Amino acid sequence: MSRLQPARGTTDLMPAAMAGHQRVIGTARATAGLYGFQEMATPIFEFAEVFSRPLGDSSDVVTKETYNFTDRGGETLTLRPENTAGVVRAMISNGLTQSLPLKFFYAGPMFRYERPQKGRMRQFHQIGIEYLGPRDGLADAEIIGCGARILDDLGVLDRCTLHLNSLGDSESREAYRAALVDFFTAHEANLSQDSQARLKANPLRILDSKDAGDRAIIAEAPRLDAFLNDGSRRHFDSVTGALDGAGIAWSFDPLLVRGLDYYCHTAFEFITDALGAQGTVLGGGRYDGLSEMLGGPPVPGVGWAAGVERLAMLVGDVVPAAPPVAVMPMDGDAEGAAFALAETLRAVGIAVDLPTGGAIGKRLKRADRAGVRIAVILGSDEVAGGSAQIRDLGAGTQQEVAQAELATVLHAMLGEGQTS
RNA sequence: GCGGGUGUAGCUCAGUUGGUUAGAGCGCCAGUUUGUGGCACUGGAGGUCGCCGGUUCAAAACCGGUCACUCGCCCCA
Repeated sequence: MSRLQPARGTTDLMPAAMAGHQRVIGTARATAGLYGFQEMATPIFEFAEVFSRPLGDSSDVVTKETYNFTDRGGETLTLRPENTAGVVRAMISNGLTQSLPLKFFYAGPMFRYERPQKGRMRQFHQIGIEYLGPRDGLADAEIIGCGARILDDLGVLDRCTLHLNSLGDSESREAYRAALVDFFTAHEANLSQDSQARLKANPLRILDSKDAGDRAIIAEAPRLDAFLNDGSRRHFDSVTGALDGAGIAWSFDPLLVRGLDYYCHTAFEFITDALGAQGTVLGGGRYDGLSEMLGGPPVPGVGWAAGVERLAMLVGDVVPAAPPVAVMPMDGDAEGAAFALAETLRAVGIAVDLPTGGAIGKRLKRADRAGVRIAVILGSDEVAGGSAQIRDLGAGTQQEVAQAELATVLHAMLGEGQTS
């Protein structure tokens, strides 16, 4: 194997993989548009504080997973590990807090320094939406509905389960956190090492520990829903009520917590068991305090992000589109005429490949395998007579057609809307 | 950061208790077919056996290290 490899945790998106990504992104873009989300993009790197302030010290994403670097001007920059903070920063930077509500869709690469695994890369891609401004639970339900519809459009919803929880407002959360610390401190000696560390850094995270011993203790731990105050409970009820009313299936998961500090109220994940350990395919929640953490005015928001690689794996192989027509000169003498003819066809919207050189048989074979449906063959006889041979590679039939009629005949053979 | 598995041709993989020139299928190239693909047949090209070191008369095989991939932990999309 060559030493010329991509850096660890990165990969080339060759056409077959790219086709899968494009299917995911294209579907998401179209469906998000159906909900009124407009596409935007933020820079791939930001000042480090954009991520370090809101994500919180307890988050592994910031403490050990970010790519940080100093540029020639001495600025400390971070490759974005996620995009919500960047979108909210963009809202503030562009003075859009006067123009609420805002609905954004994005797609692009994210970067986390982690040990690569199935469905986990150091450079990976996310699609996501952010709904900025609304405080009510209907907005939460709407973005969840949008996520569900995208999964459905991709044909993977039936392999996913929607897990839903409420983290409550800061008051509820603090009360719960205190109770949880009390409880787990009493059991500290029996917790796994990882969870003992989490007890100090981020006690909520103990709840989704996979350690068997931890799980036994967790089963006895106080539940978050018992600590929700009236406002938090009302908010959660409005979300679940809206989901039920729209027929969106969900299951209550009191152990679902999010790794990032800025989440409050609604937390949700679409989880599949078809991808091994990385089962979360789309996840998000409400982040009402984020704007203030970044130094902006208080602006509530909800959003989610989904992993393009993970979704593409669920979707399965996607065959990259090949041009349906290949114009082939018999030999070098016909190349000029073939190029001119190909250009004529492209001008009327027919996608055309122009394989030259080598034996005609070889080119026909390649074209057939690549999915080309029709070969237009030009030899010296055809060039002299102003005609072309049209060969249907599926049927094996061939006919001679005047070049002037070629576009019309090809359109008819390919059918409407299938010319590209 | 921690643990397990795997690295042999472009791809998928064989390779016996360590033994002489490392194989197969697919793919690729050429021919049978000098203006035409799929099928068949014939021939051909293609390998630092991931890398470095060690053991041995002898290493693709055994040992150590290293790199990469992979699965899990952690974390998360």
